[in-house]
Amino acid sequence: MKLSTKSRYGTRLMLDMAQHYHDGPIHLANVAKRQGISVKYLEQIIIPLKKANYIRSVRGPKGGHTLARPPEEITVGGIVALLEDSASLAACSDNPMICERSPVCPTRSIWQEAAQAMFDKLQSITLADLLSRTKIKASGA
Amino acid sequence: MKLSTKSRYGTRLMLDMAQHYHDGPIHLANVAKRQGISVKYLEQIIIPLKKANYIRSVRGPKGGHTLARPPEEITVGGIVALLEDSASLAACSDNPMICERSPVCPTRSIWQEAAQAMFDKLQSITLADLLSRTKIKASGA
DNA sequence: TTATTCTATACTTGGTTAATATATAATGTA
DNA sequence: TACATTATATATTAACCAAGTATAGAATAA
Repeated sequence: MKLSTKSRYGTRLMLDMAQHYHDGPIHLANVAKRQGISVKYLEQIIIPLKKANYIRSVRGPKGGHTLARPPEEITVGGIVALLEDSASLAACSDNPMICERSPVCPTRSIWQEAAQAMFDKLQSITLADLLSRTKIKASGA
Repeated sequence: MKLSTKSRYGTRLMLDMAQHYHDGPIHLANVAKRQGISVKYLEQIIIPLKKANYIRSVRGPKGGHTLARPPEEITVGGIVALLEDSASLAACSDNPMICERSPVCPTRSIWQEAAQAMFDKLQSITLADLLSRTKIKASGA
């Protein structure tokens, strides 16, 4: 029932970029150093985020990555939905065909409802929310 | 983010037993046949359910397993909590020590909140609820 | 005492996650 | 235009874990 490291690292990547939102293009190397994640792995994780237009990238010297939208408009649920291979708790949620019991199985729907409850929660949290939580923690409150 | 087969099969096992709640001790071999799950695997799955006093077992000829409580008093959340190795979405939820960032990491708490939302949902569903859903489906409604 | 059923533990295997490595393409600047 | 710098793409590897099987054993009713 664990989230993949891609979802978790991806969320930290996005949060890190939100923290440097006004600093111009950001090097993944710096994010990697701050977050303790390998550059190579971050490069892999950032691809879906770019495709979904959460991040814009510039190549060459002085290049780097920037959030394509303000932190208020990006939710953790959105990030996880992009990076988690599947947003479901059971394979039959994605494809009923894999189990002949799907049409009559009462457990199938509860896994869907539970996954929905989880995502509703994640959708309700934006990067801006996370930023403010960070500040609260940092202030020692 | 998938639930383990133990949680899912275990829920179907318990539902099957609820469906035969008044039939006396039930053979796992019959559950296995009805549910399409191997007896050996069910035997493994049933152990934690017995330890948690959800099921009572009788050995020897004419033996079998019985629900130790009525279906109204058993929730899917309870079953999953027993059978899922961990009820969390990230390892740091179970043990903050594994990551030095835990004390200040704002993502840590959101994984906990999301897992909680999921479990709240599962806790709200009893085996009796599932039984009635089954009947509705069977009636073609 | 024997067939039947549950119990306990060890082992195997296959698939997935996580991560690294290698090669390539784009671009600003000297 | 050459070059350093940065991003992009794909392939490969290693470790881990879920899932299931196999083997041996203990309890009990008839």
